[in-house]
Amino acid sequence: MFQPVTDSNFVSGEHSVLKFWEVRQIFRQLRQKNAGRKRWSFLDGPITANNPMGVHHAWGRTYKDTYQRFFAMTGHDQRYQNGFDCQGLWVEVEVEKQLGLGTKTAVHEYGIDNFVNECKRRVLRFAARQTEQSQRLGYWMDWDDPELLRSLAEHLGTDAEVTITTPSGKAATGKAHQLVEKLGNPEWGGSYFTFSTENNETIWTFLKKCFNRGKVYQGHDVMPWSGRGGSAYSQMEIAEGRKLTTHKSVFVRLPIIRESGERKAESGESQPDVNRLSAFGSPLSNEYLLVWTTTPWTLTSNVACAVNPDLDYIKIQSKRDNAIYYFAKDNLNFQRLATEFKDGFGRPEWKWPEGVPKLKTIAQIFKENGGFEELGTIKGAEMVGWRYDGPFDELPAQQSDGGFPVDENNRGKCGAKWHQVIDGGRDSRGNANVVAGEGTGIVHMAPGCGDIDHKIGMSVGMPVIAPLKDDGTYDEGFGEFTGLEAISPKTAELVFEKLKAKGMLVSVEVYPHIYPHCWRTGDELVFRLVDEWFINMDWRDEIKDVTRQIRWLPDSIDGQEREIEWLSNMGDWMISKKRFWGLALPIWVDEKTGDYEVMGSLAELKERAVEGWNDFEGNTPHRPWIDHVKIRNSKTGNLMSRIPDVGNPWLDAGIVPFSTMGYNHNRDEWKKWYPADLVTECFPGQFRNWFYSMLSLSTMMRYDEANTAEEKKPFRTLLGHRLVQNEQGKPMHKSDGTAIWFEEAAEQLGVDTMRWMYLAQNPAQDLRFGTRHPDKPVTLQTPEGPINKTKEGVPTATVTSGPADETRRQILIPLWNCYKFFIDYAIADGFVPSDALRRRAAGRQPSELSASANSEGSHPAARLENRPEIDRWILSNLQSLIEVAHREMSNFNAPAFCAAAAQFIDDLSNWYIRRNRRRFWRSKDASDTDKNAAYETLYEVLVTLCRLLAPCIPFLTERMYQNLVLGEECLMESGKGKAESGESQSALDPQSADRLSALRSPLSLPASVHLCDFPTANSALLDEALNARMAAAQKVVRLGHKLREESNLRVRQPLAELHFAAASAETAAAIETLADVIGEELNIHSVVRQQNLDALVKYAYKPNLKTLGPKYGKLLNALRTKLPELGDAVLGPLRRGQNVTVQLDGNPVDLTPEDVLVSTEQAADWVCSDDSGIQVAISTVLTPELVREGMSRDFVRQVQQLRKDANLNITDRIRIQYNSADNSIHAMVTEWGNYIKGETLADSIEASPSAGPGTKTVKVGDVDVAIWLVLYH
RNA sequence: GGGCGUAUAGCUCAGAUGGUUAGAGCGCAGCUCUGAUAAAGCUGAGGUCCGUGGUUCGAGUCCACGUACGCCCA
Repeated sequence: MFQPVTDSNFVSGEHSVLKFWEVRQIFRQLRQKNAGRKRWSFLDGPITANNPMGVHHAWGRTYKDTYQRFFAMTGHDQRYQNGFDCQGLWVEVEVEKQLGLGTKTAVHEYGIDNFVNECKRRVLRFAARQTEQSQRLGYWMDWDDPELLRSLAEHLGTDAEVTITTPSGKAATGKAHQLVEKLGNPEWGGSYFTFSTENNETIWTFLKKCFNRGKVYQGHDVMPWSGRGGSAYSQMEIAEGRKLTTHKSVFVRLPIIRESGERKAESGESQPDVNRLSAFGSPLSNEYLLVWTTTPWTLTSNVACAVNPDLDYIKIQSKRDNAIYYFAKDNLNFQRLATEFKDGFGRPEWKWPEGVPKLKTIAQIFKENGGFEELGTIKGAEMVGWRYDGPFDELPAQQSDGGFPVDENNRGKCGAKWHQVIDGGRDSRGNANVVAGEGTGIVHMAPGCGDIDHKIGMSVGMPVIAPLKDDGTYDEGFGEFTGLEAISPKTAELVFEKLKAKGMLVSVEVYPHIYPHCWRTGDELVFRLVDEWFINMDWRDEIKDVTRQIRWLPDSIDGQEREIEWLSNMGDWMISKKRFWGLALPIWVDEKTGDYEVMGSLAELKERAVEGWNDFEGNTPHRPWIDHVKIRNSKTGNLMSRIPDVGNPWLDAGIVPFSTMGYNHNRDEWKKWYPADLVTECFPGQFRNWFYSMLSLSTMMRYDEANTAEEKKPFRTLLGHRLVQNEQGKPMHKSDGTAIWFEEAAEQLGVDTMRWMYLAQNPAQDLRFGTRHPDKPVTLQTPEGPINKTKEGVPTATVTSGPADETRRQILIPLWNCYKFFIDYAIADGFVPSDALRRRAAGRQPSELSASANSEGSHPAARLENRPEIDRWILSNLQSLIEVAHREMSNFNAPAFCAAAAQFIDDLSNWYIRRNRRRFWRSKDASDTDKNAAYETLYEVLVTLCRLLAPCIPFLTERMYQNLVLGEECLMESGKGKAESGESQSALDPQSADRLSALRSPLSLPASVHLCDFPTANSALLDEALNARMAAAQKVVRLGHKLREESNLRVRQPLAELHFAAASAETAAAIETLADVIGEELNIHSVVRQQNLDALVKYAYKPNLKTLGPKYGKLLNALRTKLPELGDAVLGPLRRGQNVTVQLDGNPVDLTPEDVLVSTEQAADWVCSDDSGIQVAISTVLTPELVREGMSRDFVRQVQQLRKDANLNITDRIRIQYNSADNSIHAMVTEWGNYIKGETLADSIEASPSAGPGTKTVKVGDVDVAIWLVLYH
């Protein structure tokens, strides 16, 4: 019945299984099997379809697949919908690289429509790629055909009519973009794509609800900006574009305004100069703030100066014009950029630029200008509030009421009037924003030109002056600067010229530093104030209530608390981005009045459209097509246009609990699946990304239709997991070649191995996965053939992984060997499981082992009561494992199940099978009930184990199941090497498959382990007492092994006696029933229960501090030293359960048996040990008889090794010859010859004077013997 | 600066409620077992439980202060 088993060949075995699943459509059958049953709703977080998968993606996907498989095997209907994240800057960045577009202008020239189509193409291609990788992981989802996705990508942007077959088997025809926008809809099936019209439109629904509640508004933010690129930049892009450059930096002096009389009271040193007035007529003193900047163009927009209140500021007087300057004391003689001058800027290529002189100290600058005198120091705090005259107060922008551009909130303020010294405050890490060192310790603040400036400005209510248009040039209102480019050197020169004319210029120098550049154009970035759209998040408490309804796993990371904390501290949500590819924000603005409206659906837009609808219709609601549509302002009659911004991609992902389940178009269906039972993702970061966006969107979507927070939650349970790192615990990076591509790991380590690693890992800790060796290229054998580079052209490299090796060594290989052991002997013995056993093991009929098996009449041994205790033990243990599996898996605690399963596999391999090997070896005899019991037990255990482990390691369990349950009828090669010889196709031929499945239909055995039901525990087989008995016996054996080790007695040397005693009679009795097992295991002839081991051991007593401490307090120290000295004579009664009273330092101390801890020490001729109430002693006396017996065991062992070395079959017969000078060998052979022959399948054993071929000299006992085998041919 | 967390063997980590000799896995050394096993079992070496002070008969554990590291926060 069974097919022979060879080596495990895990990786090629996985390939065969994939092929088998595909041809036999096992997943489709699974979905049919569960269709209409109770639902389990999993919601997949969309993976960014912008790159191929690495091993870090596979962790979460393993959870997703494993829990879906578990709930499938426990009979749940599921959606199986994967998601792809499609829109956003990341895709744009890659597409720009790909197309060689550097600037926003270039994108416009290329055509936004072409550009957007290219973004869609990229997404489709990587969705196809990730689909294939996920399938290799064994991830069962309702996948789209990858080739179909690629074909749609090809046809995008053409008018060709394309016909596709959807995952659900429907045919659909249309232009490519019209098909693409519908991907993932409920009728078609397949992965959802966040660029779908359904997804985008459902976000419109959300934004409309926000708008209805008055939460949508326009605000400002200062962003890194590229003038030529015409776009804002993300932090990640800035990191990529840092370069060493030089700027002309400038020291500027800003006159301090002293209202008359103010200063006199203090010192009178500096009288206001009545001839010098500020722009607003305030008298200027001869005192100055000394400020410094590397971006002179921002001086036009100066509003304030910031100091550090804790810092000391020096006051010096220049000898040339008697002007008094303030700046940080530490800066006077500070060696600016001294280390950089010597060592460069932190990278080898960033040396100090040639031709740039070393920087001067401030003291030096003043000395060169006629010298100076120190007048004293003051604290920065004293300077806060000082007013000063700005460098460009004559500009209209500086004098504009409400700032520039005007902000209604700042009416009554303008830059020129506002100038004052402020406290620079501290940043998020607690560091002061203003420090001594570089610069002057007085920082020029231009809230329209700098990120930090803007934040500080906002916090103190500064007016904002934003000088730059989106092309990076000065706006109107900046006098001669208007039209100039901010980063142009000419601008800096003009600034210097003007400052000089005003007497504000102190010094100009060339200053090298690392500065952000546009990685596309290479231009310097500027910081620019941009209009952005926000959602006012003042309804955060509603979201917090929803957050509290959710179970956050793992417990140890306090996810709920983290999320609540984020919700408490987050600011308003900026949802706009000035780009091309993404959600079209449905905000229409009346330019003339500033009125704006949000459209809640395309239908609403169509109804309101007065222009451009025809141009849009038939396209997806993306730029540029949607931008044609205009509506009319019902108040003014003006045309309203859509804002050009696209949306934040977290909106795309956050809406999926609604968009993917039919909220807008099939509310009844949506109600069936909402809320999801589980979401699981890598958690660092997601608390403020996906988790946040889902919670927020859900709360808002449900605000007008659900009463309780409970009804608003988008998911019931969240399972987070940490990061995948390399073996040293360092992050892996794509850029330095340390990131492991999925296929590299899959084809080198094996997918079952990886899955076990992920599942067994504590999700609260980083997984140290393995190490990629970029310098060691490797050819991978994939299901599609050998490759030496990825589809993206990256050479494939060797991956090593200690954890993977360990997993294989401890889990997969022992499991495989248990299976191979069974198959080898079953074939040799001709064991064939009965139909009833096969059905029962496969879960196709109730597991009534004791009764129904009897009625089958095949083997009386099948009756449980006829099986030996050890069989009942492994079956009982199996039931415990099944219970653990149900409990932990339904609790999303895979690590706990994996740990229990690993323990079970160890028990099976190293206890059950090892203990029972002989039962399988006995000569062939159909009536041997004990042997059949062994086969049937092991068979049932193995098949059940396959079903239990199928969700975790779906490949290996499938191979085992196919052979164990279907055997020669199975439709898959089973490691016989067919895969290697390329003959596996024939077995998978659908026709022969159907024929075979017809053949076995009477048994109706599931065609795949994944079509089986998950095992349920049979309480009739569960015997906790037996489990405890065996555990006690194992403990005795462990103690015995330890004693043998300690007294240097190898196990092969038989010993005469083992005595044991146990504190509890129950335990002692339990051990007694397993005495034969213990004796065999330890190779000890007689295992004897004793009431106590008093004759063999000495007892040592220690106080039990836990019970005595509360009673005797300070007396405890005396008790600790004195009590052990009292000895067994005094304390002996305690062992027999009696109380004892002793005198200690004149105090009576009452001792109960609980008050002392007793341990044993050994006596002569015996060695003793004890563990948790069990005492064991073994006799160390070796009689000549025992020695000879031991020698016979050695002899057998050596012959078996020779058989193995000669590659003999386990049934081959031999003759043994040996030669030894020692007579004890002959005596042993005379006594034990028959035993030796029986064990080694030898027909004879004889002494011979001359050695034959293959002679080996070995130790038998203490004696050297030459042994060789005579083989039959 | 605030909040949270962590600190235990060479490495990764466990160590409710305070209790005797602080554990596991990996790695290392030695031994043993083996005709399913690529294994496995046992033993051993290896510890300033981050530091200081306190509470207590007794502190890795509780308290205070400090140090280092991590995460989060306009």
